[in-house]
Amino acid sequence: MVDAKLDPAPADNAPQTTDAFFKRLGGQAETLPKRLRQFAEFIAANPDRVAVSTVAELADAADVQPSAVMRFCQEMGFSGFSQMQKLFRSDYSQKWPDYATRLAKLREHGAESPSALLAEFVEVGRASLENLMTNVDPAALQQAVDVLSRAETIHLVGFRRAFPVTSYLGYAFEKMGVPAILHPGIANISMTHLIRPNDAVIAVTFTPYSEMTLDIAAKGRDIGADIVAITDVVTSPLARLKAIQLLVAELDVGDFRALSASLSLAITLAVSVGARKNLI
Amino acid sequence: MVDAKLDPAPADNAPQTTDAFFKRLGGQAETLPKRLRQFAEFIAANPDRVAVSTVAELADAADVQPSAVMRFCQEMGFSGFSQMQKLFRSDYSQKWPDYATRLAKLREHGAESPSALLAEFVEVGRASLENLMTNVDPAALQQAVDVLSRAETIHLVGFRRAFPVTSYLGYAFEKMGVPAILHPGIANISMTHLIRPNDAVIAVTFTPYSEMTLDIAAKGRDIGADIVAITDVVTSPLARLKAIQLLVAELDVGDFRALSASLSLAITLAVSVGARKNLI
DNA sequence: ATTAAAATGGAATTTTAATTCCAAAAGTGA
DNA sequence: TCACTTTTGGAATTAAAATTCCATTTTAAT
Repeated sequence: MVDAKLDPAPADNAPQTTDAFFKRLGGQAETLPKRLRQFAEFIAANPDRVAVSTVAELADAADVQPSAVMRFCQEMGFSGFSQMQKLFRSDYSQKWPDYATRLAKLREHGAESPSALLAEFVEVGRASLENLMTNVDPAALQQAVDVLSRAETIHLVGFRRAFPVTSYLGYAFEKMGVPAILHPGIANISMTHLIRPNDAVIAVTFTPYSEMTLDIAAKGRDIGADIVAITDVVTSPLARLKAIQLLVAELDVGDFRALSASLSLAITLAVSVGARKNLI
Repeated sequence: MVDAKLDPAPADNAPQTTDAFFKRLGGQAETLPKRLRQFAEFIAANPDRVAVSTVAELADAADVQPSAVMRFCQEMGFSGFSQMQKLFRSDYSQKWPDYATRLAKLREHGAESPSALLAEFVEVGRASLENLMTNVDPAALQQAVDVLSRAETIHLVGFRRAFPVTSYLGYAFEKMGVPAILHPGIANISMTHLIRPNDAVIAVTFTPYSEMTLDIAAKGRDIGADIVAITDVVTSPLARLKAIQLLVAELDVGDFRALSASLSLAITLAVSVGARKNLI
């Protein structure tokens, strides 16, 4: 016996991408019997349901028997529904590919050209921006702008990888004449004594969270200042502070991230505050 | 006693929306035991996976036991994983509208709202990144990496709106152990005397060009150091210095620009240099 | 109208996944 | 250090879903 494959579908003529699937569906739909055609039309109209439904649910929604769904899947070249669903599920997660491992692999395979790396970073940046749009809560953003507009002075806190964000905020506020202090965080001196009750603090930190940022934010909260947090996940320690949270899911490349989304969010905040104060 | 219910929580206090779920998660994450916290962080970072994965898959991905996943779900108020997944699946279909639709939705929150502005910056950022990909000269990029890899010390020069770029480069180089000096540009003190013939200078400036950046770059050239320029157009004064030019056409929103492209280019440079020196 | 082939619905079976349970390990406070 | 509680990992159990099977109906051809 040359080939001792057991289960996993030997001569597989199943579509490998959803694109291929729909192409095949288009060509074959005409020739399918009634119920199968009926289900095909349902799938064409509701492709998003396949990944998150059971056979029974789909059958029900398309007003067809579960066995018809089975036959349909086989007709399309799959071993069964499970295999087809796997395709739709993987296609979904491909929306945000695993860049971390992809880049790790890239690195292993030796010196890739800088242009290739640039392409990766550009792609990551675009994905981050797209993600930002879907995930930012407009209400929280509005609230953040309200709070910052009311503040006497805005304190900008964020170090290391977050420092580009705070320094850009510092530049923007200074340019518009909004009173703001960029906490430098050098020599481990935290200038918390400058924070007053009517001030606001913009704290920016990502995993691994900077102790000093958390510390200054906490002190600010104690003093009575409002806290606006730009961070990565809800489990961030900043959540404790009853801060207004603006979440940015940005991808890491090793220890580096394309800050595109964070900076876009930050500059939006700054310009909105400036506009509110009629400074621009 | 009217109701002697023990554990299995029929009076359902499960979150009804993913928003509520994440809010609860944020509040509760602190108090969870280790493994449950570990899984909480995984979920916070990969919320999209819940809808399309099995308990075993998630457990595996989060490096946790399936039973821990179960306990987590119950801790969050669900009867079990299935109930929690149902919530995520109902959210799933709403994520499908495409980019254009979401952009429109973000905008319709009112022309002057922060969300609308964010939509602008996101779009501008994406356009800038696209532009970057097509306009960067791969040869120049390669040459820049060569030069920087050979340099004894890399000087980072860029102020005001360019400072986020140089400060991020400073962070990245420091992290990788590449000798680099971030010129602070405060109090108009330029530290040109630190530049030595075998060094390289990364000069970042956009219109209107910063005098100090041009000045330091020129001095560096006189001393004999290599100059890598990140700037916006070929007519930039940095061209005179026979610098290796990396052009970034970044778009503005009002007086501010989404630095997405510049930062992506910068981090690419940094990582490429690190890789060349086998530091990552 | 008759018969063979194709298609269908629904129940029976198999497979896979969710959930519970419990013994072992890790903490905690006296 | 020792009893006591909490947490953990993994096997055992239960529930649910996928898949197959087959009797019945429909369709098409003569």
